[in-house]
Amino acid sequence: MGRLMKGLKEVAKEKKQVEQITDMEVDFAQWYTDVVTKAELIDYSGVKGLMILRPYGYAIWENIQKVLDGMFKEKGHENVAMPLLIPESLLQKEKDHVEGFAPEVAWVTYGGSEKLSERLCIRPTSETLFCEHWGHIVHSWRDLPKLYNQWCSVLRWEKTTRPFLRGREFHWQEGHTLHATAEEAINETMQQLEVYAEFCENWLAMPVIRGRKTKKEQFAGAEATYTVECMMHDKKALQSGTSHYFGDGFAKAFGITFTDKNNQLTYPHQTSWGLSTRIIGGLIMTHGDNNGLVLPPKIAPIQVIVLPIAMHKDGVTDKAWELINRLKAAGLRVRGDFSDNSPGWKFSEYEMKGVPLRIEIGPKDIENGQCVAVRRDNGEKTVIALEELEAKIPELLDAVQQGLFDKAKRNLEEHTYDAVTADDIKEIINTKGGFVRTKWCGDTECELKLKEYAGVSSRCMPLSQDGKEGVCPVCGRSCNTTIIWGVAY
RNA sequence: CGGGGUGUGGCGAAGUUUGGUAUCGCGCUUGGUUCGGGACCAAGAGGCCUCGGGUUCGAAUCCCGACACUCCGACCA
Repeated sequence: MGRLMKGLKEVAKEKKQVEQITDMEVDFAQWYTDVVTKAELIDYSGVKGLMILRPYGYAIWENIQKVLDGMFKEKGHENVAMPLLIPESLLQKEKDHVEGFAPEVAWVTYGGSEKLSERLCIRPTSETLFCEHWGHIVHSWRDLPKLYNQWCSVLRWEKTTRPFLRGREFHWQEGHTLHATAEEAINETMQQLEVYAEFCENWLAMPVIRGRKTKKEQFAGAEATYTVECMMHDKKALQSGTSHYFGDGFAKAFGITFTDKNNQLTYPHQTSWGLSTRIIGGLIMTHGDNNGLVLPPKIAPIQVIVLPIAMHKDGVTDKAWELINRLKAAGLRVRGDFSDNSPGWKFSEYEMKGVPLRIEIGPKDIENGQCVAVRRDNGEKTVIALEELEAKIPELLDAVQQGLFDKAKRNLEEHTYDAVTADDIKEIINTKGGFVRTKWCGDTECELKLKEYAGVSSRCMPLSQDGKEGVCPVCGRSCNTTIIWGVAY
């Protein structure tokens, strides 16, 4: 029996190196769950939808935080920490907002053994808290703008949960800004959308479509919501970051006023923008393969893993350490694995974890003054002369980063289709999947009908519009707005 | 919220139909041999069978209930 199993394993190994992970072609959802757990990103906790972010998963988030935080501060934003709890009366001040969130908030009703006189909601988002605070501190045009951000977790009582993609608790950053004029607030909204787009494309190697959400899809209480949409490996859409323009709606609801330069009492204009750990789910589903996670070098907690081969042989361990130290000195995130697991085990382990580059160093290499580098994204092996280490490794990492972006970009472009009629849309979604680009009359009615008919939701109206005349696939009226439809996470 | 599946050492499972000493593989510990794609030998450790009630001389197994995970759908910024 044991021998038979082993025989089967040998066969399986030929085309697949890590057997613990379900092939994505077989069951994409199971593949995703396998990767998330086998790569040691998360563990489940005792409460549905609340995840334990393990060190390796959290390290990815820390790298994301570090880069984004720097980008925010570059644009003049400051970090703050708002309270965890929101009094019910405060949450209810903005009508659309409370209607949007009320169904999914969790409430604190007791303090110790005493029932609270007013129940407190655990923040699902912090607009109301920022508004109340600004009502206290903003009086003059000189107090503006306020450019705030906070890193925290929020709670939304979702019915269906999936690691990273939809949790009841999730970690994110929420930026909140307050401006003297609508123009300034709109600029801020667009600027932060661009920050997200650049971050996704340049750091996470995830190509995006920048666009505006329809009224149906926009944030509760917003005047306009902008999004960066990405396409996953299974051709479904993931909203990867959003930026909202609020106008002065919240300011009016919360009574925030300031005296402008003309001594007029005025309502300020507001924005908010957020990106969450959901993006890690996006990272997995954009770059991952049947051997596990694949991380873009720029965000990978470990960029290079050095594996000594035949460690017991003289000089191997020392040489491996030498490589590690040299690469560290060159500013790379590098680690070695000197455990007594077999080399094959280690290869699989770091492939599951998505480490972009592996270096093998064994007796034969030492003899020849070289090492072997293996790319995670395409398995390509390169022999590198040891004296060229500091020059070649960063080049390879750049190549992996670029390779991942190009591959994802190709996936996005090859699976975005143009269509005219609702039947076309349905046909494309059912047979090929992906994004379908059409014109749209702007009517929510048509959007709802299409959802009903073809099972798609509007992803966004891309910022880059061709302005050409066309017809709405539902009502047939002529119109010129381009919109993208898809199935979303 | 509807429908399906699952819950047994850390992980994956068998055992449940037909109640009777809790099994197997992986992992873990120790020692030794290995080392270029998940090595091998030997000796060990580890379990409130998800939880709560019931039936029974006796329950992982039968009955009732709860909870959790997971998939599909609905819902969802």
